[in-house]
Amino acid sequence: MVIRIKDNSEVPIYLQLRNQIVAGISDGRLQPGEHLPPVRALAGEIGVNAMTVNKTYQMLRQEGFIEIDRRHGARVCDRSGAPELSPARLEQLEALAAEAKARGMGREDFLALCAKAYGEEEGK
Amino acid sequence: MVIRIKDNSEVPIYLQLRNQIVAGISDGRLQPGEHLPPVRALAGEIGVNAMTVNKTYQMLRQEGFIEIDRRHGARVCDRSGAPELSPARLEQLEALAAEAKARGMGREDFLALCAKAYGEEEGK
DNA sequence: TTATTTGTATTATTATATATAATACAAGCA
DNA sequence: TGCTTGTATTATATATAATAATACAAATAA
Repeated sequence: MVIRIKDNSEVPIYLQLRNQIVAGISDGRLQPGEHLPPVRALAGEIGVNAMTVNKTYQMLRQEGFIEIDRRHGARVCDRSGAPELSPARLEQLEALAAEAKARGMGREDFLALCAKAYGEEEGK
Repeated sequence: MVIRIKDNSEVPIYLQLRNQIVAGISDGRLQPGEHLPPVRALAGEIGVNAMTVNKTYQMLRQEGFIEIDRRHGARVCDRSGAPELSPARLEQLEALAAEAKARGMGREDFLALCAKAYGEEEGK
């Protein structure tokens, strides 16, 4: 999977990396059970420190996206339980909606943006 | 307008404050032309440093939500131009949608969350 | 005119977050 | 036995976040 890090972004590297891996899971480029590259390999590939990649993996693990152990490395989890967003993510979504509304954007236009962001529903 | 700052939040104070003011504009508690409190007054009210509030005001000004000058203080702008979200916000929305999708959430469920976050369409 | 209020600039200090670097180690595997 | 795995450690550098104490220019109110 191709990773691209913006060096001048306000988003920290470990978060950019996390977001792109989540995006990979969302669109099927990363399948449940599939292995992520070793921290050193991925760090070398994208030109960052290994501990930065490790931080990303720890975050993904804590969020339930991947499992990690020393034998197999890191691999994408099977989805379990009802799909839901964390309270922090919902708060983020509410802040986004409020901003759209504050800028005068109507409900339909906002939902159109959300639908576009979600993209096509491949798979299930 | 009532402001409430979470002292233990991961979201910086100046951002919490910014988000709540944007929320106030979005739901009509803050009307175009209305004045925000002076930085010192608001800082005292919520128990933070005046420069922190100033940072919030600067951010809101740069985002086009308020106007500031030394005579009148800070006041909410009239909306001008077509409503739209910045590229950074759209990127944030895409990351949120990707996360929902990665967790197995279907398009309709995600859009239902977005609709709920937007809330009722009072006013226009 | 004088005093006050406005946002803002300055300087200093503290704490935390981010990122890199160089190692080192335990555990599992070839 | 080596190699690879994630991880822990220590150090350093930079940036961000927040507070504190002043100070100043400009405009308003007394």
